[in-house]
Amino acid sequence: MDDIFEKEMQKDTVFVDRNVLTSHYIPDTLPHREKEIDRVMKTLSQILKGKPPRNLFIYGKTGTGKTSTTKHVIDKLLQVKDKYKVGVDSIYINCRMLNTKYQVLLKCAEFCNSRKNFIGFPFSVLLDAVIDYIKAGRINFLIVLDEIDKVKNLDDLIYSLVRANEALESGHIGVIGITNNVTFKKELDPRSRSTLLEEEMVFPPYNAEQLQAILKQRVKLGFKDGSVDDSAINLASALAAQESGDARYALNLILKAGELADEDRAKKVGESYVTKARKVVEEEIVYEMIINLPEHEKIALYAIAQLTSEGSHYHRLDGTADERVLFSGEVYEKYEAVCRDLDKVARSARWCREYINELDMLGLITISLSGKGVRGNTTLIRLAFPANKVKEVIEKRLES
DNA sequence: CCTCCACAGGAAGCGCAGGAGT
DNA sequence: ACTCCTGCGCTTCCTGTGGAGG
Repeated sequence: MDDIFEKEMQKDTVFVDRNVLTSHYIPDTLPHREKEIDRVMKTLSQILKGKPPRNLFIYGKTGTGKTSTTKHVIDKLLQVKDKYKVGVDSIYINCRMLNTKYQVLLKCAEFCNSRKNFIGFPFSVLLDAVIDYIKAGRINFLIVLDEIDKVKNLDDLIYSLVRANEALESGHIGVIGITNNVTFKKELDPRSRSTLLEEEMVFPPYNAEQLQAILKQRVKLGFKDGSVDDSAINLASALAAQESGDARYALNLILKAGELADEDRAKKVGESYVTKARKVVEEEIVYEMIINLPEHEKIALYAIAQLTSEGSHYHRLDGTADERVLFSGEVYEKYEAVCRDLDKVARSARWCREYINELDMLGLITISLSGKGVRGNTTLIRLAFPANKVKEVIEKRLES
């Protein structure tokens, strides 16, 4: 039944399984992470020898394989645990979503006691639930905390887990912390630092050749045979290598390139699609950024876009270019007007200036001080992206 | 030269939500 | 579960800067 649809869908696509190209997918082998896998493996294999797991802290930029490597090794560990007759359980928590000690422990407690709903229970009850579970099964419980720097009162959480560990006669808790935040270590309490950083690893960024290997592997799995040119892979790797060696970015490029090729009903993904994909990906990042802007910054940006696209009264700087440069005064007037239209109370002019600075920091506009020439002392404001597109993106979000 | 305008950006203070302390 | 405290977003006020115009 599905089959005919399946066939139809397969006709006009270069993909076999686009899922392979997303960051959720973890391949059987991770190219160029052999050393890292080895070290994580060594650390965790203590468990198989009947020793308590050492806590592990992993640092590395985005897209350097921290999460994949960790998950990969833990999968392998879970596969062999029965052979060695040891109890191992593991829970993966992304702390961007669950960013308090309570939420983290709640997740652990629910994992340990799958049918019970612990919401609303005091912290200590959750801790006991986890401890009981570990005790009963003599389990080595590995807690993977991804983006661990996002947890609000992490010191408390670590402290509680240490105490729990001490209270256990059988079984242990091991924490694997993952982050891409360099400064994070310094913010930790010295005690929890020495606990968490028992074992420390840094994942280096991938270089262009390594990215090529990664892409080749995934392309083989995710695309139809021969539908992706080597030159496309090379370009995507090179671009991602420039972009701080981010494998996720490289995969995203090749995925988008494939989608663009599908749109054209092209049979082959060549370099040109990667170039286009790069544009699309960059734009998406920008529009994502705009969507996530605080409301009044969005309104300010909208006002700027509006003024820019009106273009009726723009200012020529030294008569050369006809770039539309705005003064902060008129931006504030427009901002107030937009606020009125939306039935919102406008913030003060002082704060609007802060917004404008913020938008500049984000690269959505460029500002420069007039210095001498134009009016006394003012900020000259220029939109960094096409006004119509910016307006369109904000309009979609603002009305709702 | 002096004053006014248009604005930049620092300082102080205010109300509020949410975390800490008990 | 209670208050207490603190940080944050914001306003208000203020001082400083440089061109325009009398």
